[in-house]
Amino acid sequence: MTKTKPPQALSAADQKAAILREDRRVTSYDVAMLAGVSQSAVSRCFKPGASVSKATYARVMQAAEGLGYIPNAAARSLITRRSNTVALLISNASNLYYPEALSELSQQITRHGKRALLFTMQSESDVGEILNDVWQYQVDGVIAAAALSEAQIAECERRRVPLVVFNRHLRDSHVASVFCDQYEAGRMLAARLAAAGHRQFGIIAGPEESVVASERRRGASDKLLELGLPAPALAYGCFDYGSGAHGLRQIIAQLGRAPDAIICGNDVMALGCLDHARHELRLDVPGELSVAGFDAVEPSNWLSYNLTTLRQPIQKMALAAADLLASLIDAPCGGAEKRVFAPQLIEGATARLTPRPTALAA
Amino acid sequence: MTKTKPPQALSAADQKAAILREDRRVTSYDVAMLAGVSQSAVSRCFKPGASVSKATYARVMQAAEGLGYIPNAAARSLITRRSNTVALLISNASNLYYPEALSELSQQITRHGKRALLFTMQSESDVGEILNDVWQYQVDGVIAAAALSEAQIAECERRRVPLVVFNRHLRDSHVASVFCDQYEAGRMLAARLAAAGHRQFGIIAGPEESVVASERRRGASDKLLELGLPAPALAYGCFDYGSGAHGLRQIIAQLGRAPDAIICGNDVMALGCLDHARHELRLDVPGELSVAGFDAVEPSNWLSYNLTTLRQPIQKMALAAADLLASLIDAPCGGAEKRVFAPQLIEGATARLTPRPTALAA
DNA sequence: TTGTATGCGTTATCAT
DNA sequence: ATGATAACGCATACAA
Repeated sequence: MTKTKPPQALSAADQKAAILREDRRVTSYDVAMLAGVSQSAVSRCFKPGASVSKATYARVMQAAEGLGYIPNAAARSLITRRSNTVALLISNASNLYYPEALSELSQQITRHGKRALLFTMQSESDVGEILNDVWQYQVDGVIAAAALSEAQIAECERRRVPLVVFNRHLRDSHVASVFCDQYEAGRMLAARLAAAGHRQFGIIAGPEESVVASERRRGASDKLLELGLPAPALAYGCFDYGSGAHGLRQIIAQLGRAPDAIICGNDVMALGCLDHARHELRLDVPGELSVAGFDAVEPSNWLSYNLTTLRQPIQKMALAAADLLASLIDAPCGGAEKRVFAPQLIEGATARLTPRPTALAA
Repeated sequence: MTKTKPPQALSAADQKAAILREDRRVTSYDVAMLAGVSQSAVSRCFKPGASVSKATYARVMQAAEGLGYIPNAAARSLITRRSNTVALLISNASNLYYPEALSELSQQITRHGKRALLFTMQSESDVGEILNDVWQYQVDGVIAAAALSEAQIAECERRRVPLVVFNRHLRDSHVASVFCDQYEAGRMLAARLAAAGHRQFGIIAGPEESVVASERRRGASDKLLELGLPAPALAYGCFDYGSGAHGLRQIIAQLGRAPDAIICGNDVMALGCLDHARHELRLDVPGELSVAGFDAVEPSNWLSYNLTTLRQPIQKMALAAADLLASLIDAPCGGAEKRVFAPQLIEGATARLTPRPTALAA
């Protein structure tokens, strides 16, 4: 009969027996047994910077390799209180801009040795229900590309889950956040277009419940008001291509004619507006009508468009968000740092950005 | 002195003490204490379909509510061997097509009560390293929008992690998968264009390491060969906009003139090719040159383009993938079901799809 | 450096 | 229907 520990047992046989016979997954105990060390020794081998002798490390690693052992994150997180997981809250991608953000954020989160757990939602108003799902996963932190209410932010704090708000400026609350100043961006675009001599504006704003959309709209409106220009014609869309054409028609109906310039709440609507103007209304853009958007999504740069738009430095923002969250995770005491990025004007060729030569000059 | 359990103690005080005093997170024990039941009773209340009396259920839930208790998924998964998590392997989104797939897949995974853990990679060849990360998270399953090697598939099996391959047809292996037949799609497109009288073709294929890209290319090439048409001029791109222009230039250089039709490995390259042809080479598309792509990404449908392309039913595919994985998770015995979807031709207006009126007809 | 023993928070098994 | 108790797989304090 084989005793429990025959000194010269075939380790290969042991291993095969352990792994093949049972349905069980291999644990650190299995590795320990095979390597002839204690379970804690195995554990230490997988903890960077733990004190293990070279010899045991080698034997443990060999055994682990042989068994295909990988530490169980669930068990580990139970004791370390770290899941190496970050919740990524993001509203659905009809925007064509979120995919880029999503990809960048995922990338950056990975750089910090964590993985993104994806929580997509149809509308930003679904955040509430989503959050309840988030908690049980014991994420180390949350990056929210959505507007949270004060109560929701408070709950994050209460649960001691670090939170970084991405691309949303929650003015009054002191939560960590990374964003472009959309209000300022709206002002900037309006100012630039006004300086070029445009007087009658149209604005195709994004959905009313979107903070980004309303900031952009407010910024533009306020600036135009300050400059003493006529009130802009206003239409609302839902950030999609079709909204651009629809918004343009509404604005023309309101004014009885095409405006001098149209500011769209994002690029996709701007492209829709542009195409409708050019291909269906036969308007000369930018000769008769200037069109501008926000985001500098990839297609805005294509030869057929070359859209005038404001770029957000998404990559830098994603980097900042991940870094900020990581620092918050490491030192939960950290204050509510806000990192503001400046949008960059892409001049493009769909808006006239210099004054027309005047008749006087002739 | 207060005893351990004073019958008429202030439950509110107890609760505050428990939650405020310590840094600890609230556990089912806390809830049990507050509700005056055993911990296992609490556990049962959070398990759908367990046998609990209405009375205790109510008291437990009230206590849980008061404490903000949420079951800890890590602890749960340790014993249930379910993390309610699915790994989503996806190569980076320069493709402009993956974002849609990603969003849909996430959506559908959620429908099954699970969440997507995101593993993005720069290139499909990174799958190997990524997989090692995947295992430790104890995911319930894997959806891979990338090509896996036989060894990698075998490892999934060995670890008993259900796997569904998305949008990749691994011909020889019997792994569960959901895909369009890209080879057939390539043939279909080539056949249709050839029937319209195009003779000299150019192909701007996607990256050589992409299975999808090479299937499309092979399909088109094979069909042209079968039809006895001249060998197509071939260029390779990396699925991005710039590759379209670059590929077109290469092909023209090879042939000494523009081909009759160009088949591009995806829409983004097709749009790049189209724009280059129209705006820089001043070619009439589809008068002098037909251009077609694959995927029917959103911009392909915009007024400026109206691209001839083949649509993949991504939503249906995502639904199928999630369902398939879910069934595999519930019944690991399941065979390697494959679900093939047919691409749908979007006729568009960038390729001539009917024969030219012949001189004879005049 | 190494091994022993304990606990993380839950579910599951078994009595009652 | 309910409560005691034993896992689940790992990390850590402590003793050696």
